[in-house]
Amino acid sequence: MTGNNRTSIPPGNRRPVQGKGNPGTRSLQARIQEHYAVLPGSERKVADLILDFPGEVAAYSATELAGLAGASKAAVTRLIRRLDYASFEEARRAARDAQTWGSPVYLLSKDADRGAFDTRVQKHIEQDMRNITRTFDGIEEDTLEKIVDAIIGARRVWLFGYRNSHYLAGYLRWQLIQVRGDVHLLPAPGETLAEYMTELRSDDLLVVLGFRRRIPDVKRAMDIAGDAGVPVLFITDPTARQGSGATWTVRCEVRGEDLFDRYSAPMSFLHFLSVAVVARAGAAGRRRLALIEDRHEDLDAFG
Amino acid sequence: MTGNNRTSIPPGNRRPVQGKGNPGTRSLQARIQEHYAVLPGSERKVADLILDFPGEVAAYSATELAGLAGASKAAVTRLIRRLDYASFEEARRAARDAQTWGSPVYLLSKDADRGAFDTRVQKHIEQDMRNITRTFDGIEEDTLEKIVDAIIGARRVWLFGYRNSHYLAGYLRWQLIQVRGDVHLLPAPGETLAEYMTELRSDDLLVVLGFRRRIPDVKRAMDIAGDAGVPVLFITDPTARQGSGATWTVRCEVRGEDLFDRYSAPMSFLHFLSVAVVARAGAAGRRRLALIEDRHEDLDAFG
DNA sequence: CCGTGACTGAAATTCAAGTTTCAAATGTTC
DNA sequence: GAACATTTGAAACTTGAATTTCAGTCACGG
Repeated sequence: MTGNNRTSIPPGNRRPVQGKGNPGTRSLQARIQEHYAVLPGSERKVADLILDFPGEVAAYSATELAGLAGASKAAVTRLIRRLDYASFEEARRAARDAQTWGSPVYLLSKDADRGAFDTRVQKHIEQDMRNITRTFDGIEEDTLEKIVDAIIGARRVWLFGYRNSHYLAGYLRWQLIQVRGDVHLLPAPGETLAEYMTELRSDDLLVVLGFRRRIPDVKRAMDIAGDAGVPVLFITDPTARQGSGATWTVRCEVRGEDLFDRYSAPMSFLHFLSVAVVARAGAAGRRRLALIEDRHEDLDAFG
Repeated sequence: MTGNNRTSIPPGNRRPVQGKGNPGTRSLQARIQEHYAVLPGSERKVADLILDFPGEVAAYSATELAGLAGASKAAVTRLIRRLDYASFEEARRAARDAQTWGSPVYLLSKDADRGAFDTRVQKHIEQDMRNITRTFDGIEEDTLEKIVDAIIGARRVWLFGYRNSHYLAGYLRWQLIQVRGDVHLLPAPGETLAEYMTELRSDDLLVVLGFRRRIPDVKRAMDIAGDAGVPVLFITDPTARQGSGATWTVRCEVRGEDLFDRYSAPMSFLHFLSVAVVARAGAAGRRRLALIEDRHEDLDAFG
């Protein structure tokens, strides 16, 4: 951050940005541009900084801005007063609210558009993006590597889930069986669980997809597996209390503003995990993929 | 800093998800997720707020966060301490600096492996974001409304898909049956398709999930349905040629740089569609939801 | 050159945000 | 139900950021 006069607006040539007339509704940037031509040096340094990074002002204190601009705290305060803010805090808040689309002006205009399809789509996409990003924020590389090792090295992999989680478990199974065998989806249609529970061994791996709302069988199965010394990967959402005794717990964000939880983030994570498993499977995995391809041809599966 | 001993974390009961060991490098979100399960109510409210708006924390004061979360300033401070920050200011600054990839702490904490993993994650997230955005670029409001109407108005809805598509079809069915009955997933385990093909009527709806690689039965089923005058919604990927005679075709982006296709975007679309169906279902849908809840209680489904 | 006004930042001061304390309420265990 | 632990937020307290003051410097006009 140079703090020097990087913004080369010629003072005499500049036309002031047209104000809306009510200072309370004009943005910080607009106000700076309106006064820019008459700003003394020190204040101009601060103004330049703000103009260079308009989206970030609210996250900095006046003291920090002063330092970054190579000016004094007093200069910051003076600039703020010149721009018709009562205090730095008022300016910071206004900048933040404008940035987060929470400003009163924005909300007024948004109300009119609220029913618009595009807004709905945008809001929806943002929620998915947020959930995906937040999910991966919580993924640690070491843990993922261990999970991948466990998937590759397990004698058998049991995928387990109910309701929505069942379809996610099924999807994950379908990825894993591309590169390894002995991957089973539970519960199987028309069957009861106990038979499988007797089979679990400590060289197996139980992968539990357990997004809310969870039925009690989920915890029971994990407890039984834990008692049998079976490693358990619990893929869940942040509302799950602890890891229910699981060896590893991965929390995927599913929350949104709708009645239903949203599963783009879990799907995203499962894909990421699957790709890591494929990579780890190496030559053995590639052989299996080739063999599957052969069998597809034998069975004329794709016409 | 004597701390508040009464809010100390119970030592034996907590199982950390993953310990990186160096608190300074873990994000605010990661820290919250690590402690989430044991957060008492008030702190959890604050944590939820932060998790909901991770990019914006730095622009808010602790007092503002407390108000927004419906908690006290003390709860904010306690949460911050629990997360191993010396002060709110430290947390705020860390959150802010984490937003900018050039922050010194972030750069210092990066080693070669960590950088590669983060790059992998970032690349992965970008691909999902791109696919989701592109998918919705292709969704027309009119078409979606017609699809929603068809789902609500059909005598029966048949969800149909193989391989990965089968699990997506299963997921969609699970959303739809929350607000309407007579929703069926095909193929059913251990059955053949022809029996169902004889049943299709023009007041039914066939929803075909047909992502690549498609087996010939997909096209055959759609042809048969078309011949029977059954409306067909074909949810597929851009490689599908035309709509195979379907009434409506929705193309979701699944392509990425990995061996496997990625399904966050289809999942995102299915969620969006499900939410629209719920909204359209109105009072009848709500009655069904309430009835399902009653039956859950009768069956003690959630313990 | 002198007088005046503007600019400037360090230092003094103010103030409110953040932290800690405390006692009441709530939760847990026996 | 009793004993103990935990949670909670209002109030008291602390702290440091923001504001104001002050004196030195600079610029400009007569």
